[in-house]
Amino acid sequence: MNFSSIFIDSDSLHTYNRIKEGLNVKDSEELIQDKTRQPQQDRSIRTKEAIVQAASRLFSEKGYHGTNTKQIAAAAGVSTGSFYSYYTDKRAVFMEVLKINGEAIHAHVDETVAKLNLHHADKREIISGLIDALVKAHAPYITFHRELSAMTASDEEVQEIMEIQYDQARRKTLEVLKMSEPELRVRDLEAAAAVMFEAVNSAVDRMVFFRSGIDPERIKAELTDMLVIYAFGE
Amino acid sequence: MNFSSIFIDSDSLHTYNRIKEGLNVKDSEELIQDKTRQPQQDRSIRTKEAIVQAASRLFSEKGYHGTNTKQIAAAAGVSTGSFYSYYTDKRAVFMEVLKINGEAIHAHVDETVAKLNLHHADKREIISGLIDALVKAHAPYITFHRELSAMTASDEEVQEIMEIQYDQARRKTLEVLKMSEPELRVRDLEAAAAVMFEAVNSAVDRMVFFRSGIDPERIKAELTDMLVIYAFGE
Amino acid sequence: MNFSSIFIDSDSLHTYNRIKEGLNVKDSEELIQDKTRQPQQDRSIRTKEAIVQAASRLFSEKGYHGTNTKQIAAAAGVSTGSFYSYYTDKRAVFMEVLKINGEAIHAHVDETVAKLNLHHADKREIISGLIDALVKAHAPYITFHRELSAMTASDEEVQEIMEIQYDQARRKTLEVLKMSEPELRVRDLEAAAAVMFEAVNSAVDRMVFFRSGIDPERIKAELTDMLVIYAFGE
Amino acid sequence: MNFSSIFIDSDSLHTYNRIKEGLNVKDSEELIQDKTRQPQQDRSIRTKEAIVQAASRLFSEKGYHGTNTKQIAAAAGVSTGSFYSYYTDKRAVFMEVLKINGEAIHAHVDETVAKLNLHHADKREIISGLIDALVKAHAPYITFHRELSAMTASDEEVQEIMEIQYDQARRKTLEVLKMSEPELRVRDLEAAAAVMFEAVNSAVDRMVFFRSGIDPERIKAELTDMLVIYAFGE
DNA sequence: AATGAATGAGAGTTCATTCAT
DNA sequence: GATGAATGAACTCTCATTCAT
Repeated sequence: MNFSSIFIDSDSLHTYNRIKEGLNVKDSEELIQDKTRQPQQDRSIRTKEAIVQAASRLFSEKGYHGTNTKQIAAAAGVSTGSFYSYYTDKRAVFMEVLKINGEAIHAHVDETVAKLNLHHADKREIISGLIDALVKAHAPYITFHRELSAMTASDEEVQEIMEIQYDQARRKTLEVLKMSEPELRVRDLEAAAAVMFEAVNSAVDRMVFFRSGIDPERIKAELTDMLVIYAFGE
Repeated sequence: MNFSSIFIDSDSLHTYNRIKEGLNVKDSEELIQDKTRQPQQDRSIRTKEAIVQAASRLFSEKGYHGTNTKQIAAAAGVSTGSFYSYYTDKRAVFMEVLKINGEAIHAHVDETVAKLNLHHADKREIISGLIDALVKAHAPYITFHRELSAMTASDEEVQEIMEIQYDQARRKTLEVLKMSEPELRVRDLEAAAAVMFEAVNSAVDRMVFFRSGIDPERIKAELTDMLVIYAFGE
Repeated sequence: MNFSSIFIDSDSLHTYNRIKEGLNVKDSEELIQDKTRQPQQDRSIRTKEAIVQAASRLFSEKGYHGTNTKQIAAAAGVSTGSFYSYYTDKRAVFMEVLKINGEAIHAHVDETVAKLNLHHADKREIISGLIDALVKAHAPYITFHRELSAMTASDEEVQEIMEIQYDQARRKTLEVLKMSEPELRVRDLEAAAAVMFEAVNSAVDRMVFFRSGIDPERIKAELTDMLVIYAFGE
Repeated sequence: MNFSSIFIDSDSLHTYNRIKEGLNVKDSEELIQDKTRQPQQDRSIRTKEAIVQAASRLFSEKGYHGTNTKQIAAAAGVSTGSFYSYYTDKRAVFMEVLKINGEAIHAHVDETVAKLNLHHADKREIISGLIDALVKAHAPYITFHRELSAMTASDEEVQEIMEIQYDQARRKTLEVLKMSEPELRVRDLEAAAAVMFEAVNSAVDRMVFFRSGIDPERIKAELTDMLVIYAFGE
């Protein structure tokens, strides 16, 4: 398990775009109005992708406030003008990156859950797998999370997106736990899922950034212990 | 246990100032370039306190980037010019607030630990007490944390302060755990302390902001369960 | 008499184009640098007309500065690129609209004058007819005039066009007045024509926009009175 | 009578400021909030005046859209930043200039009316005086009017200010006319005032800019004739 | 010929910081 | 020492115009 791929990879982006296409998500008003460009040509789509990727990377590296639109445009290899034909403003890309990261997380977790199901994994394996999935999934999200939480405080729409994504994550955790329900020892499953999710999430932050000064593997081992013992009484 | 007192209260401030005085902590660089005023008179000290308090409140409410120096000065009841005779720049107040918050946390935790020691508390009580102490201590810090983490990404000095404070917190947690060492069931005490600290910290965030949609008390109950079961095998 | 038809109607446009064709008015510079397309085919002509009409409407509605080329192109059903193969720039369409409006005015006034001549109208009828003609003619021009006058200040060529059109209008007024010359009581016919033209023009502005808060018909009645009494001594 | 002094002179400004002071017009919210600077020091007041004057001149010369904030600031001898501490935006100075011009007009007209009253002037003198007053008063307003009318179309608040000022002007005209009421020959006094006001206003425009190609004095003579004959039957 | 994506200069605006009074 | 006016670099965003396809 490596902690690389901090930001949006091309794969997740393409998936995301395919989904939008399929759903025909062309904000109806944009068809009439003079707002942001709705990519139709191939070139256009590639440009839009270049912008989100550049934005994602820069936001992760230097934070929302430390990044300006000129830099994003330059990093994407386009002009400022182009930036603004694809996104109404800086906040808009930020939110797009947010959403794409969210999608990526869910894809990763779902994948892991599916595999665990197939292999009739034992409890420790399940927890370990979940941690791995969250590590992998949340790596970008967490880096990003730094700015995110800052913005959550001030921006309502960002706050909303975050609530939704958090809820989904908690539900996913709950799902995984229920896979071995008969053996679960917790009293309040819902609260337990929340607590466990947070524990993993924050520990992962330490692991990814090697901030604690302690070897990530040691952290992971104790984290797994904690969750297994708690959830299944060993 | 209530989750009020989000920002620096006058008490912590006075303590902080007394400590600095005692230690003669005059930031070494200030000894050389006498740019910012070194408060000697009472009025001067009160002014400086007014500024940090105003800053602390505003940063918590609107974030670092959402607050400007004019607002801080106004909230503190001084002129912009005065602001700059007490602090070299905006970043400087931010860091002062940071440090004061840190001190406050340690004071709280130390107090709690002392009490627990005295009462020969049982394990569950110890954990519960620790959580309470951290909730109380971290409440302001966490609110603040939002902006903090954002800045941690870009500002090295901020990052350093945070590392130090995190380390202290982890050490304190370790200390508490060691109070009941013979009964501890964990394999890697250091890593365990880190994991537990993070678990509490992040769960507290949810409790304080009531973000999970779940009653804080339920969160706290499960969190306590998790830690007690993990640390002492029930 | 209604005050509708605020902008260029297809009729005036066709007339205008027929005139240009007949006179072989190919703006001399276009003969040298063949930048903008000289519409030869029917489709091309229709496209160009669509553009001026769209421009005329948008300029009237939102002003010159409030309208952008993308909007004009979209409203005309062409691409931005196409816009620029018909007009060198935004200013060029503006001036074309200006000229077309001018032509329309003259056509209207000429028509009225012709009718009056035929019917050997009495003085009051003449003045009243003139006002009607000017109302009808100037209605579109006046709306437009708002932006126009703004540009007159800064753009020399626009200023020139305006002078010319103003002169023509004054001459027309003079002509009408001379129809009943023997009975005219004014001392300085030229200056009188100018004053009367302005009086009508500005009153019409109030009438069309119902700005004075007074019923347009009352305005018109007094205006007619004023002019008749002045010109013919009752 | 000369047609100079196209824009705000220091006198009208000082008057305007004295009035505001007297009325204690300090938008209450600005006392609390962090909005535009409310000049307290002498220097501050002078700066604010410099800005309006510069703005007034530039708007007259190059129109609203042809003038940018940097130019205004430079012309006022201040930095862009200063501009924005006195006015929330470009539109705000525009509106202030508007209002100041309005005040100036009323002051001028009132003065003239007062004088006429005193001298028991004859009818022709009254009309002539009124024209002179309006010429003097409206000179700045009219120049300005070019941009104004353009903005009236799109900006509601500007429109409102204009309506009000127009109303006041019409009322003033009515007042003057009523000074010789017994001899007035018009049927609909209100409408007459409107028509006459417009006639003067627009003729003045021609005079000031010498646009008609006719000597201003000739225009004025005929205008006076027209109004006297109309209002008093000679 | 037509499209619409791309460009980039330039406009408006903010705010940390300095400085005259 | 204190005030608050002044500064100007930096930033976000717009739009007339060009150009690749």
